[in-house]
Amino acid sequence: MPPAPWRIIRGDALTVLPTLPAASVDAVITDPPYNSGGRTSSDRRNQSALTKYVSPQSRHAPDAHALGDFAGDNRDQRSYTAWLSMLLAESLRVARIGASCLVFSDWRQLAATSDALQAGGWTWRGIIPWHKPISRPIANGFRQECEYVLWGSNGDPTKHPETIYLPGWLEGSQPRGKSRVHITQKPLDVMRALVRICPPGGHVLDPCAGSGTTGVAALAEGRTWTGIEITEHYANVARGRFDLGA
Amino acid sequence: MPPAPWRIIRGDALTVLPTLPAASVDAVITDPPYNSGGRTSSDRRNQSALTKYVSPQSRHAPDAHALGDFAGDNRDQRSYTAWLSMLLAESLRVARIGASCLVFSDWRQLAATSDALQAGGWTWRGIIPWHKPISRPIANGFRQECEYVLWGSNGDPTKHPETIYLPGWLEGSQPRGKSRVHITQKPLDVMRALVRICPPGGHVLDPCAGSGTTGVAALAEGRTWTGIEITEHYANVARGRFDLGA
DNA sequence: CCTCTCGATGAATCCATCT
DNA sequence: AAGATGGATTCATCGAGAG
Repeated sequence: MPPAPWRIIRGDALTVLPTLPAASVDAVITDPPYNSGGRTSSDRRNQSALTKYVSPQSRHAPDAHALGDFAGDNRDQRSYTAWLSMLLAESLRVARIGASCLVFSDWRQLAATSDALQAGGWTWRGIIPWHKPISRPIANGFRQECEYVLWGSNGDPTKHPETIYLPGWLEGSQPRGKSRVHITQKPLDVMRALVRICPPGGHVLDPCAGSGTTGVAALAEGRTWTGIEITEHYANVARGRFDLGA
Repeated sequence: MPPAPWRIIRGDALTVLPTLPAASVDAVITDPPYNSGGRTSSDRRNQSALTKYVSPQSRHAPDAHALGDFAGDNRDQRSYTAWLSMLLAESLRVARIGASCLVFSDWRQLAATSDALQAGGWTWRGIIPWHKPISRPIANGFRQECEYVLWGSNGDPTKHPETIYLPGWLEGSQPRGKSRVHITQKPLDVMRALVRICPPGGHVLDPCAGSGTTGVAALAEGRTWTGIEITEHYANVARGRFDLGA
């Protein structure tokens, strides 16, 4: 029997990563909690992600969606850089030479995330903006309608058996309705474009798996996947998405 | 006779800015030399901007455009941060309370530019990606097809008399053919969207004016403009664009 | 089946009020 | 007085339901 194409490990990434074998994955693709949002530094540290990122009318609506909260979104910026640097350094150990690393960030944490990527030992190779057409306007200012994917590599990136050319920007709206299972869920099309940086048949690691969209995308594109997720709730949600698909 | 709606001062920004009166402009919008490009730090420091940013076939074509070189593109990253911090700090002095500052950057210098913006005393407010549809694909990787505009403000941004809502994502190709007068010239539509952050009738300052597209956009949108340009060549090019329009 | 209208929403930000 | 809190604001997009 071949090894399962996907696997979810429930636990803290900084604890689980050291247990994985060195040089065993072909790409690291993850969406860490941004530790941003909120109005004051106190909000960022003390409020839950649900309160920070979901609008009051959604939370209080009669048919409010029952989305779980997520963990690890209460660090100040210095701790965020330190935590993410450690996570990415551990991920580098697990990555093969030539592997790519993709990390999501919002505009506030972009500089800190690029510091962490390089502090973790990855070579910085670029930024892929993700444009979200649904976003609030800002009075007398520029709408904040993008998030950013930072691209790094472990040495020179691996050449694919058949050369591919990937887009330099992505567009997509967050899933709505019953397909929405996470507060900050990424669109499947966006993740499918990103996992293609991993050579076909390769193995993708996501240390902050959430509801597992990276894994769904990886399998859809013919890659295999390991996810690490800290909350029991989302680890179960992710398992459910694969079991349904299988 | 009313004061001229535009003015170009030939000189080094760090020398000229201290001669301008404090709190006299409503927006600072500029595209500094990125000091980026090239694969090695040696390439970045020793090649000319023309060699780094214009492809060999364009430079050597029979009808090669007679683009001037530009100055100040040979700093290493640490010096770039220091230089830009000083330039932006001097610009802050010249800016009124509530003024906005917009600075172009490529992906390599984005973190350094956000550091310089904040070191210069501006409050960081966001990033507006500019998508350039014409760009080179990358084998086995993500195309780099965006540049970035960093947005800062001097305290809380001024409220416009009539509230405006500006886009968080810009699209436009660099001018080609005879309308192209500068190596890194920005599209007029992109600059017109950006100058609207300055309240109508207000005054825009560009300390690295180049061929003066910011000024052309400012006048088109009903703002006035002061540009500072270090090279005699581009100061003259810019003057020519206004004289033609007048 | 396709088009149209209606309504809900967003990793947000602003502002007056309160502690 | 600085920091925390609750409620209001905005529009492009998209899903649902009607015609």
